[in-house]
Amino acid sequence: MVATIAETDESADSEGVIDSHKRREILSRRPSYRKILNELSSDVPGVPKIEEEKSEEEGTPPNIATMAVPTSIYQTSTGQYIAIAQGGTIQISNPGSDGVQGLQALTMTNSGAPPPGATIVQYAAQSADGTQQFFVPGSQVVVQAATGDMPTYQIRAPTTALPQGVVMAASPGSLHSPQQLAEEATRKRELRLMKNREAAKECRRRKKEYVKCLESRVAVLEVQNKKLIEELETLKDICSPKTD
DNA sequence: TGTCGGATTCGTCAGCTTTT
DNA sequence: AAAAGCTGACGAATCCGACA
Repeated sequence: MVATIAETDESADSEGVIDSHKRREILSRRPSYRKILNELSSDVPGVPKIEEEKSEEEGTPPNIATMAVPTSIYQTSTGQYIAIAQGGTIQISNPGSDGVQGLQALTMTNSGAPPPGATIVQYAAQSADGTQQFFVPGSQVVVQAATGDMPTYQIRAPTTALPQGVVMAASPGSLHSPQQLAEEATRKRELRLMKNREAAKECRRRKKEYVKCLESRVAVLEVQNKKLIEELETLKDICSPKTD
């Protein structure tokens, strides 16, 4: 795969920037989902904490086909059961399904032994009609591709033979020419984008988990409310018996 | 079958928070 | 204080159901 990137994003049009600034000034920032959920969990037993990420799953090989043992089970307002298992697997089962039947597993894992400096993101969606997997290698190589008015860069697979004259990953201390500096800046940018990409995925996963926990809380509170109303009615009947 | 509109997903940017 | 991390917002791409 060869993708061409033109360096245009540094010169964002000022009008849009001003608009977004105004918009963001209005917005107030909220604490992270992890923080909110962990605060919730300290208040309410039964609300699981979002665990700190453990690096590389610590000895457990990623086994997508196996069923994770649920550590927390919730029922949503729509009647679905949600099980959050160790390792971050979220399992959703529909009512009426027994055990494994009707169970979906969503797993975000890191590979057990990635190559040095590379991150492998594995997304598996397991359902009745089979399993899909996407592997995203993070060790792509960005090289300066063409000369001209605007520098362009190519993203290449690591196995791709590099064009002549391309210098890979020079350490900052050994940079001399403007071209090397540009390559280093591009490399840093790609690294930053890659990290942010992964962070965004993780953030969205946490957000979904947070929403599910809120839904489960709603379900629990609805049941509690119903019971309290029934109890109140019972007490009313006891305290004021009908005089027929 | 084409298309329209709403929903969802993803990558990116920007700005804030947390960590070092 | 700087670096790293987190997350709301945005736009583009894609999916999917409804409709003519």
